[in-house]
Amino acid sequence: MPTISDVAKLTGLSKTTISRVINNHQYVSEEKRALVLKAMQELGYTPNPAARRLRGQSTTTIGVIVPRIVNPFFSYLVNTIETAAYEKGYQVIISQSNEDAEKELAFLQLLKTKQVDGIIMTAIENEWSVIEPFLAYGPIMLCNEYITNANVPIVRLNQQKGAYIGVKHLIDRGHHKIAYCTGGLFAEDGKDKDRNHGFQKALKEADIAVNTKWIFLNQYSIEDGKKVMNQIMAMDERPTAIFTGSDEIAAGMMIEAKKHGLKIPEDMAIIGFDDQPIAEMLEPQLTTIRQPVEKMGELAVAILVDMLDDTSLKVQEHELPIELVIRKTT
Amino acid sequence: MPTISDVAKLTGLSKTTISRVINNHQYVSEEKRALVLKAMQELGYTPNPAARRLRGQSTTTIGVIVPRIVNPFFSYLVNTIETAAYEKGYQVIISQSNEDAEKELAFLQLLKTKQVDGIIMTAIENEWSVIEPFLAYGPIMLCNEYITNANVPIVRLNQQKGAYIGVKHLIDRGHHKIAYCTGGLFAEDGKDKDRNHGFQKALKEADIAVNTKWIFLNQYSIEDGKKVMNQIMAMDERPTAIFTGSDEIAAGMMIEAKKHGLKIPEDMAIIGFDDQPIAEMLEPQLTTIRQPVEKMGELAVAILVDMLDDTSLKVQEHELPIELVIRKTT
DNA sequence: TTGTAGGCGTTATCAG
DNA sequence: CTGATAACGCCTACAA
Repeated sequence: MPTISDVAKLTGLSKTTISRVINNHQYVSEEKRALVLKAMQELGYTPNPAARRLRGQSTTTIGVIVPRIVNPFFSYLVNTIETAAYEKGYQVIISQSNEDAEKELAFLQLLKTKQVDGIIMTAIENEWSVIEPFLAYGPIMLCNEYITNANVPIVRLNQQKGAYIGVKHLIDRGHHKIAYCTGGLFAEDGKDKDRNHGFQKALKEADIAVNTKWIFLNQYSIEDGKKVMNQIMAMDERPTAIFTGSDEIAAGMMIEAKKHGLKIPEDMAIIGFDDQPIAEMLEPQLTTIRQPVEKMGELAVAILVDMLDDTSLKVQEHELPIELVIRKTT
Repeated sequence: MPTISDVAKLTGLSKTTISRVINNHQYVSEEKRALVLKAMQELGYTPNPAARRLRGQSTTTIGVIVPRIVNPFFSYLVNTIETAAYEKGYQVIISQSNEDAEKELAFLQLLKTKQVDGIIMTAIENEWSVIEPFLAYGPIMLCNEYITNANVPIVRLNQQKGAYIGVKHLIDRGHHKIAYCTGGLFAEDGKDKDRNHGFQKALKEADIAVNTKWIFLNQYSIEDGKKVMNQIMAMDERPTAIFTGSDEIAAGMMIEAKKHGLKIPEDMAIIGFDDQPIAEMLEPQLTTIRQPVEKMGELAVAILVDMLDDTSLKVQEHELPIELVIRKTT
């Protein structure tokens, strides 16, 4: 690897001048600048980021933590983040937390050790009090995740509204017996609290009581969806509609419902969440809640980069619109 | 950030001793080791990776380049790579090439500048002669990608066999008019050459001539699949079966075929590639080629880490089995 | 078993 | 406009 010294030697100039050219400083004559550029080209010189970091420069790297990259919602989110970051000259380091608090913590070390300039968290596994101290080492922002009173930028979707419009739609279609799948524990302060509130609000407005038998906790995958549908089939009194936490769960339920000979939406209405590509591929096509993933990712990067450029920037919070996409399962 | 000097100061020892403790060197008395460990804990000390890199140490980071992370095949691959790497104490830096040679090149710089110890390429955009020089800076390996005479480890799937068994299956079902979608240009030495050969071999064995009107180039996405189906519908003479390059293309075709009132597989048999989760969700469920993505990712990481540990290791090449999953579209 | 000194590649400071 | 020098945090000969 050629170093700055090699370029200096080749051009007969000092390291300082080379550095000035690299960093586009003023006070370098055009003539020498050209000379340096040519020499760099010739040697195939690339600045050593490790040295720059050590010297206290920015790393032009941002870290992104996601729960599971195979979840299409997050792979699309990562996609936009990565692309937006690249356009701004940043690299992206990705880590999957796999819902593991320790792994999340290990990732935050990157900030402390200046491997990344800032971090975008799309999920949170640790208590906020554990994460907060890392703010001393660089900006952290929340994207798609949401903590009350955390003094960090947040870009998020209105999950409460998402659940509300979904459930309201089912009610408008005449359903009273509505099941509900959640990725959390249906607890008052859990990560699923916003959607829970939306769900409850819609029911309450229609004077429908919550039937706890029809609340399914900790549901995520296609497999989970299949299991839920089998549980429902075994019930004496079945719901006529179900609000799921994701298109994947909905897909699993639909596959299983067909095996049982159920007609959708006549025998069972189903509504997904995310509007992933599969929503259009299912038969019948899935009614679902669309989340503006692209916008969210782009906005997150824009905000983080702004904070990196100007550390005095005040904390912003954005809430992006969310909408119902009506197809054929409701 | 506390540094090694702070620890030295606090313990009253030298930096050298601290370093020895960090790196588990011999010749440190148990007593002092304990003292140092305690001090590190107290200060919340973490070694600065930038400094270590500069000093020429390993970065315990590996780079992975994928074409598009939103492609489930690659997000699953990245998932296993990331998980396997984490277990071995490595971080992963991910980049999407987006089929852009320049972006790929930018990523390879990470190796040159010692930001990553090694690189796993799951796709190649540049000529190999462009990539080869980077081998001087660290190991590069191919995973799912394949170059003849490149003296690097390769973990790959037998794409030729994959296409062969798929097309053969269609022929066995009585089809003679078989269309073919490829992600490449159907050229003799293109990236799609293996599958092309498999396709051609199967046809030849059955004495069927290739109809170039039914060869569709540069196909990738659901949208592409829709377009292809529309092109087929506009033809005077239509194929009765189609071998697609991915489950996504197959999905797009199926969606569109239904709009045209086509029955699958009676009017048109379709076979996918990858066995992604959607294959089971489609209606009817998709016959497809399964690729052992998990094994491939794990193996790639194992090999790369081995090479990192022992630079004299000889180059390995692995070919993983590939199989036909028969469902309802053929 | 422990410590001293020097250097990895870069950039900021200060001096011409 | 240009250059010499110190410093970032760490590791490793070499010395003790």
